[in-house]
Amino acid sequence: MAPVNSEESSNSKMVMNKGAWTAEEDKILAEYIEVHGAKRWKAVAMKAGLKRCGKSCRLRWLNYLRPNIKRGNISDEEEDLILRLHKLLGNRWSLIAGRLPGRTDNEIKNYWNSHLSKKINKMERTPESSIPQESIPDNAAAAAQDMMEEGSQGAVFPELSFDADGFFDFSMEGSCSLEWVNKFLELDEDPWLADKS
DNA sequence: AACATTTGCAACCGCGTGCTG
DNA sequence: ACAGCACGCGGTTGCAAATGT
Repeated sequence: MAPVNSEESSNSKMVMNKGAWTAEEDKILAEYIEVHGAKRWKAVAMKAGLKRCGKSCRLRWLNYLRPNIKRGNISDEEEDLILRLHKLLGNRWSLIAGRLPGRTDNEIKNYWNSHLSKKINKMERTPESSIPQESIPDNAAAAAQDMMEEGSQGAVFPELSFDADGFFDFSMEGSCSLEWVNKFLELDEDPWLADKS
C-alpha cells in the first residue's frame, strides 16, 4: 500500500503521508512518545518529524504501538464479554474496549463487524441455537447500569432501553468464569489488569 | 493457473465535546 | 460568552490476503 499524499486542513502547505505506517515511522513515533509523552498530537507529529497529521499519530499509537496491546486471538471469554457489553451498550466501542484490557476500540469494532455481527445474524435465524434469554441477578443489573453511567460520565441514552433480561446470561458460564464476571461487575477497576499481566 | 469475489483489518474522515485563553 | 484548538469516538473506506470458481 503505497502512501499517497494529501493535505491536512490545518496546514495546507505540508505534504502529508497517508495510508499504512512504515516500521520506520512506528519507531520514530514510539521513541518520541517514550521521551515526551502521548499528548498534543499535532505537536508530536511535527516535532517527531513525521509527515503525518496528529490524528493519524494518535490512532497509530493507541491501536498499535501503545504498550500492553493485545492483538488478535480474542478468547472465547473476551468474545462473550463483548457480546454482553454490546447488548448493554450498543456500538459504544470505547466503553466496551475499556473493559477489555489491552484491546482497542478499533479492534473490538472490527471484530464485531467482521465476526460477531454475522454470528448474531446466524443466531437470530436459528433461534434454538441462540443464547437463552434469562433474567439476571439484581446486583448484576445494577452493577451493569452503574458501569454504563460511569463509562459515559452519567450521560443518558434515550435510545437505549436497558434490557436486563438476557444481558448477563450465566447459564453458559462455568463456575470459574461466573466468579470472574461477578468480580468484574463488582469492581470499578478491571480485575484483569491485576490478574492478567 | 488465472481470475473473481469475499473477508479482515488498518487507517481515514467527520462530528461532537471539553478545555483554554 | 465566545472562538479556536485538541482530543476522542463511531462510521466508513480501501486494500491485501484468503478463498472460491
